[in-house]
Amino acid sequence: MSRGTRSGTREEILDAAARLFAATGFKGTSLQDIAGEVGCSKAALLYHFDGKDAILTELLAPPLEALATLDARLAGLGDDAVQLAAVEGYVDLVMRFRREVTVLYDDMPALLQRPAFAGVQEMSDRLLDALAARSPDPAARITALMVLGSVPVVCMKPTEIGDDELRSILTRSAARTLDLRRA
Amino acid sequence: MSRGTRSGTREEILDAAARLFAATGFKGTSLQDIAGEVGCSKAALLYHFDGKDAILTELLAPPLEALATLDARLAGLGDDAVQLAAVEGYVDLVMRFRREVTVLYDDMPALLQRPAFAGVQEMSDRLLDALAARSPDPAARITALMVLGSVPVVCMKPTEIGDDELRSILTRSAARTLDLRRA
DNA sequence: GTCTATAGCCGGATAGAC
DNA sequence: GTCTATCCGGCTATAGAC
Repeated sequence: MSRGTRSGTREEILDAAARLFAATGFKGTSLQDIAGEVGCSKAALLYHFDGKDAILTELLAPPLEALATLDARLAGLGDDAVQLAAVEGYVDLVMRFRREVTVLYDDMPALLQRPAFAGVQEMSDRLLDALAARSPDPAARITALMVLGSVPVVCMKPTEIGDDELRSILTRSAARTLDLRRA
Repeated sequence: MSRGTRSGTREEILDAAARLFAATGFKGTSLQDIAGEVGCSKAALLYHFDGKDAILTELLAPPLEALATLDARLAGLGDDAVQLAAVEGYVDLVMRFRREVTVLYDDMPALLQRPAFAGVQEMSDRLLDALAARSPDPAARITALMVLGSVPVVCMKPTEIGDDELRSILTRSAARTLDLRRA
C-alpha cells in the first residue's frame, strides 16, 4: 500500500464509511455519522483523510482497479469469446465488491462526473459493448444494458443462498437474457 | 384534481423538479436549483408546495397509483398467468413513467422509508413474487429480482429506437431471463 | 494523533412587503 | 401570487490546544 503506517483507525473509518454510504448514500451520510460509528470526532476523520471525497475515492479504488483489469482482459479477446468472458467477469466483479457497488449505485450520476472517476464511463461503455458481443444491433445493446443493471440489484439484496450458487445463477440467467449460446 | 386553480406555475415547478431530480437526484437538487430553472424564487416554490418533500410526493403520485392498479390486477390472476402479466405490466409501468422511475431510483432506500410511500415495499414484494410465478425457489426469486432491476436501467437511458420496439424487446428479454415459456 | 471550538457555507423554511 | 429579507439548522472544513 502507498501509506506505510497501518494505524488501524484508517481501516475502521473506511469500514464504517462503507457501511454507512451503502445504507444511506454518500450525500446522505455526514462526517458526524461516520465519526459516531467509529467512535471518534469529525476532526479525527479529517486528520486521516483530506475530506469526505477522499474517503469515497479510497473506498472505491479497489473495485475501479478491478474494473480496469477486466477492461484490459476483454480488450484482448475476439468477438465470440468476449461475450461470455464479459458476463463472468462482470458477475465476479460485482459480487466481489458488493458493498462498494451499492455505494456507487446510490449517487451514480453525480459520482461519475468526478475527476477521480475519469475513464469509468468509457470502461462501462466497452463492457456494454462486450456484453453485446460488439454487435451494433440495438436489441443486443439493450439486453446488454439489462444485464448491466440486473446483476448489481441482486448483489445488493442480502440472500439466503451461498455465494457460489448465487454466482452460478446470475451467470446463467444473464446468459439467457443475452440469448448467449453455450460455448 | 383536488386543487381547482390551474395556475400553470405549479405544473412548471413539477416539470422542472422532475427534470432536476432525475438528473441530479432528490438530495442532490436544492430548492434554489428548481427556482432557478423555473425562473422564480425559493419562496414562490414554497407558496405552491408545502415543502420539498411535498413536491416529490406529488410528482410520484401517478406512478404509485399505477403500481397499485397493477398490484390489484395481478392479485386476481392464477399462478400460471401471473408471470407473463407481471412482466408486461411492469415493463409498461416503467416505460410510462420513465422520468419518475429515474427519480425513485436515485434515492430509493431513503425514499421508501417515508410515510407517503407506505405500502410500496409490500407491492414491490408482491410484484417480485408474481415475476417468480409465486415460486419459493431461490433461483426463481433471483431471476425475478434481475428483471426488476434490468427494466428501469434501460428506460433511464435515452435510446435511438422507438418506444414500441423497446417495449417489445424488454418484454421478450425479460421473459428469457425468467425462462418463461410462451403461452 | 486526537480533541474542542469555531468559522463559513448552503440548505430548507418563515415573515412580511408589494 | 410573488417577491425580499432573514432565520435556523446541519454540513464540511480549519485552527489550535493537549
